[in-house]
Amino acid sequence: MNYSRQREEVQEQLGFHHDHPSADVIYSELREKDPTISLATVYRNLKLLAQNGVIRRLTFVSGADRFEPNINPHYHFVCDCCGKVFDVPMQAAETLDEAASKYISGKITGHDLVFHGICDGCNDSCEYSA
Amino acid sequence: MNYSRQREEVQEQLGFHHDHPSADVIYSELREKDPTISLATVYRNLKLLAQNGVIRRLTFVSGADRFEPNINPHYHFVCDCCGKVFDVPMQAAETLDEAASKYISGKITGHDLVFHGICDGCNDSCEYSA
DNA sequence: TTATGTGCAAATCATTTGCAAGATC
DNA sequence: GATCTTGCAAATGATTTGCACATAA
Repeated sequence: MNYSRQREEVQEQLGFHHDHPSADVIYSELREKDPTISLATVYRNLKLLAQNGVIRRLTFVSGADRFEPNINPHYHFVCDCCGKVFDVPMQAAETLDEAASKYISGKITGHDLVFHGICDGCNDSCEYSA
Repeated sequence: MNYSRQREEVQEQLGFHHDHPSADVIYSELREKDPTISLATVYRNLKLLAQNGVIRRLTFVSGADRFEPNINPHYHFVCDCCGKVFDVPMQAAETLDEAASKYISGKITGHDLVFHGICDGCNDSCEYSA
């Protein structure tokens, strides 16, 4: 990863945020300082920075949204290699909501817990993906 | 919500799955049984069923992916009304990965924990959204 | 017979990619 | 100078919407 002014700007601009902005927000803000930066560059650099572990992309799985018929509260395991999603039939940790409520000034209605890792099918034959 | 054959088909088809399919997968499968069903109908019904709590849509927040500069493991609170994302500075529950490993035949590298609810800004003035 | 749902095509978002020109090493 | 990065525009992918017709209540 060579140096680039634009990449530095993207990283710096994201650093100003505590509110988890989208690529488009970063782009609009940067346009004011650097009127020639392009949206593609912002996307490219956010992706690159996330792949290098410098920033974090928040998403459930990449690509299309997934659906499930089971509406009972339960947890999930996502394979970071193939993207498969598995149910985790462990008992819900009821105490988590209460523990979190001390840090949140709002009403908590529940939580989602998603484990990440590499599934058996993918084994070790898998580089780290976004 | 009136009855519709297509909606019933969508719900039934999703019910066959244990693997959290995307809208497009459901559509392709249904096309074989019902060659005239449209993708828009599948999307409309998945959305409607999820809004009515009959099925579940798995997503972090709807719309564009979000990014954050803080790569230290930490949890999040998502307001289901306005979509805002807040950091939750509570201590990570290390024991969760171990507890989950009993149910997963794969390698767990970590987890994401996302609390849902209504933030102070939105208060109660907010209907349930997708 | 009114409200609701469907199929199709077009529209809208989110994100990526090809390519020629510019920056970095 | 070889390689990496950019900007632009076009391409792709995911999802929604307008509209005329069909179906349910």
